[in-house]
Amino acid sequence: MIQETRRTLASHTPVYFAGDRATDLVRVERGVVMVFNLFEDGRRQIVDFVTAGELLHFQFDGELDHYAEAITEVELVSAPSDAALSDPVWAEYIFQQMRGRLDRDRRHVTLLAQKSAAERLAEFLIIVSDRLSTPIGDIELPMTRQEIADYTGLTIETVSRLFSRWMRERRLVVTGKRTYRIEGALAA
Amino acid sequence: MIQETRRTLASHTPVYFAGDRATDLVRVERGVVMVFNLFEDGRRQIVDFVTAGELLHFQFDGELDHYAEAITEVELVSAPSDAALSDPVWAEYIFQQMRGRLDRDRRHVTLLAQKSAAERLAEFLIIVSDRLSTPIGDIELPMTRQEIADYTGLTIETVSRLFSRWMRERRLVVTGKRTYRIEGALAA
DNA sequence: CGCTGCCTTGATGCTGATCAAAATTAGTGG
DNA sequence: CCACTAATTTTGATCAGCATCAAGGCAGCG
Repeated sequence: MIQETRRTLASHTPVYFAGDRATDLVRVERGVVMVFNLFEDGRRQIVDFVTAGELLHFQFDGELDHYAEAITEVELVSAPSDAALSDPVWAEYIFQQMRGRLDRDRRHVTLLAQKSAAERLAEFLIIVSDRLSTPIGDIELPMTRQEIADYTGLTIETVSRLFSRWMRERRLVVTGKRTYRIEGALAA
Repeated sequence: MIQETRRTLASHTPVYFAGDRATDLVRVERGVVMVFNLFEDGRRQIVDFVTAGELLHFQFDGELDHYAEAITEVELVSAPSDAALSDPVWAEYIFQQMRGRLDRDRRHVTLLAQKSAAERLAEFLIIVSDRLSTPIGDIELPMTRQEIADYTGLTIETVSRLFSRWMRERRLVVTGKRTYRIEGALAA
């Protein structure tokens, strides 16, 4: 039997830091956690937004090489890595989660390699729509403009300008506090 | 006992295509294979350069979603995925390989998010140096300028100009047919 | 020796970063 | 509920860096 511990964290609370010992695997039960790296020059690269049912990292021992921080209120479940690895159900789950992360990373690489800022941001919205949003078509954006910028490799000003333009052109419509809907083709 | 099949491919030969059925896992024994995606507009995004001891993909069933092509003469070993997955030694190896790919993808994301072309290309050379090169300090570049461009998200002209500049400034020195050595700081 | 593919170099223009400031939103306490 | 402050977002003006278009050079191979 795996000993799982559960905890709830408020929005914008660190989950762990780079350099922390990786003793436990962490699953997000509710909410969204961002995984990121920090650089000497102060830049922050957001690597992934992790949501319900997904594992935060795949470091089974040694030190963590990245940061994790809640961007909404989150509920987390931790389990000791060594125990999880030897449990067949957990092992299968870990396997599947690693494949999911590989797919998301590939998509992220593709996003970042896009030539224009509009293409990158459009792809970002599609990704978020696929992963974090309601099936009705609304896009939930729990993250700030700065966080979007740090994921897409753009500046906050460029992100803001594109949102403004798309909303002016009615390609993107506000449907709630943090929700939007795509009405037309964005990339243009 | 896992039934492994071995084959040798010439430089610039396709290993598999997107859409192919993923029945086998493929390990590179010798040489370098590039893994990439193609887009409607003709762009090619190179996702990884896979070298000796590494697995090409982690798709255990269904259709492959990317292409693989030898960029040097390569020796490959294939094994049926289902058999490999149930073999404990292979399972452990697959696990470790997935973690390696995750790390490389993260590094690739970091590279692509770099602001300047010089920073991207410098990071690329460091990565290649770490992964494909001799321990003496020489950097082996088995790939073409176009392939470097398609990995770093730059154009071939920009890549060429940076190489020229660095060589003019003696930061980078040619030590062989396809080998270079870094003499100073590149990023500048 | 000439052809083909790859690489280099040059000139120009556009896109998005940067700097700066205004506008809006969120947060706090009375 | 409102006033006040802080944080976030938006908008504007300017400019550098890289993509693009266009030639020319060079190596490999018949």
